[in-house]
Amino acid sequence: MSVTIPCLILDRSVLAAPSLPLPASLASGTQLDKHFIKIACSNCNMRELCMPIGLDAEELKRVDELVTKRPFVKRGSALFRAGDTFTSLYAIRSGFFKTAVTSEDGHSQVTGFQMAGEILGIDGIATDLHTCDAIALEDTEVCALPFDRIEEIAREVKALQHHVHKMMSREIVRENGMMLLLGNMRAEERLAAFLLNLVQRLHARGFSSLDVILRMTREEIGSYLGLTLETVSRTFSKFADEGIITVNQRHIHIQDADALKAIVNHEQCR
Amino acid sequence: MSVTIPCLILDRSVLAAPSLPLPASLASGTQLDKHFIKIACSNCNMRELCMPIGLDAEELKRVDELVTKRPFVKRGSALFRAGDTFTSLYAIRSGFFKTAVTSEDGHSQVTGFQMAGEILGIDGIATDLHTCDAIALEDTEVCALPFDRIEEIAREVKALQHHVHKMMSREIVRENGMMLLLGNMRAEERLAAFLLNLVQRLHARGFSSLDVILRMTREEIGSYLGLTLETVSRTFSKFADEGIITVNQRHIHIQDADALKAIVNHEQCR
DNA sequence: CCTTGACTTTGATGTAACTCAAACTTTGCT
DNA sequence: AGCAAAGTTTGAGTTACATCAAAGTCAAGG
Repeated sequence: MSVTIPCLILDRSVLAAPSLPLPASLASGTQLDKHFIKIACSNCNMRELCMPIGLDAEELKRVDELVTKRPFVKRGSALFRAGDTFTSLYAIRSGFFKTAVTSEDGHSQVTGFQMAGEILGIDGIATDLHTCDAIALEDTEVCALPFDRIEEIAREVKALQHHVHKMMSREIVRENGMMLLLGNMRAEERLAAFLLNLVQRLHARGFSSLDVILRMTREEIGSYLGLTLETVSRTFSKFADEGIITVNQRHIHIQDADALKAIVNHEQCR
Repeated sequence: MSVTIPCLILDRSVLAAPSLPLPASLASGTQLDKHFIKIACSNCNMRELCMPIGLDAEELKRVDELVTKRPFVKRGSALFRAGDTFTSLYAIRSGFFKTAVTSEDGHSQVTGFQMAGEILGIDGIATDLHTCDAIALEDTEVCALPFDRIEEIAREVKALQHHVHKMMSREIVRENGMMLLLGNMRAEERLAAFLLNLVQRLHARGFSSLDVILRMTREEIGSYLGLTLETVSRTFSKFADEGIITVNQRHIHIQDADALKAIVNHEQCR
């Protein structure tokens, strides 16, 4: 057995950012301050999550030019949809998204959940068309980063170039982990891995590592994990019965994180 | 229902290359000519698969400098393993690979099969460590492309830069499709999609679109598709009984491609 | 040629998770 | 506030696929 892949558990996207102070708007889940401060990447709280670190003043200035728009995307509406022409990557400033692909017959599968500081839209680079839908699960604000400008600046700012490459590679590694999950794990393992991944990412953003407010339905979780909504619900109930978590609708409190980890690692699968 | 994702069926990696003449070594599956011709990307038969098109003479010269080594990897041995430090991407010149991730308990899952003209190693960019094993399924020859050199040249050659981005995005889209497959499809659909994807890629390389010699075992197919080897075998037998394919060990002949497509598209899944 | 080991096929049986269904809870809207 | 719609939980029955097991095939090496 070579080096272990802690599949979902260790999301590499947050390695650099143990615990960031958050803007009030994010912490509360609402965004109110309408007086438009000139917000640049250089003084953005999410900077360390979506931008390369260690830029000098000149480089920082260049990167600041990147963000052209900051669209608000309301809960339930799409940032982009499969088939839309690709122009930009999007950095999430606040809020929560899902991405989903749709097959011929209209069946769709959630391919990921994204939170503040994460990047959306990479799928579109391949063909200049997006191949998945990105739907806001709550009211959100994103930064649009025109991809031709990214490439332009990446040619000059080495750190940005490498950052873009890392970002994309990270997504590939994440999906590798998902394939492992979908191909090998049983329902309990999937859900445990899902919860641990979620709190780990939230924790890296300054939230509790024991409490999650799920922004998605049981059906969306099921779609993501390759399970039905009933199985998701039942498995939550089972974990609750066993005292591993407490479930209050969308609010999950983790009582025994080690038990969850044990479930994931045990993997008495096929 | 938005734009359809023909998940595995339409592998975007070959859109540009309808039918390439192949070096004899590839077509026969053996490589004998030991007299080392100076082989540059600029006169490589696989060029159109792994390199950007439309470079001018100067740019082509720069790209030619990229390839430093051409390791041969024997059947069964690893090009790299999870945990190895990442230095290079690898373009497959000839032969067939699998990539596999391994979880804590030693269980592993095949995440992809790669053939000539495809790129290996992107997973390593994220953390400078490879996260999967790349194992040759037959004797192979690859081109090592040191990644720092790629980045260097990409900063000067716009077409290469964009090509790298597309390549990585394509891999993300492919894995999205795999998630759909693993999360939603039944055994028959998975195997049909797998076969169609395989012949489609082989066809783009000048091989028959009706015959495949599988380079992998039933167990490896099963691991890739999230099935047991028995289910793979049984499903092959079922297809054979129905007259859709004929199976002779590793040699599969497709008799009714439309039936396979119908199976994939029908998706009367959950 | 025969042996060995790796791979494949096929059958019998078990089970995790799906499907269907009904009741219940929460949220959003007029 | 009251109603409709959306989401959740739980139960009962079904099923696709896994598991276990045994026999068969093929390739390599003595």
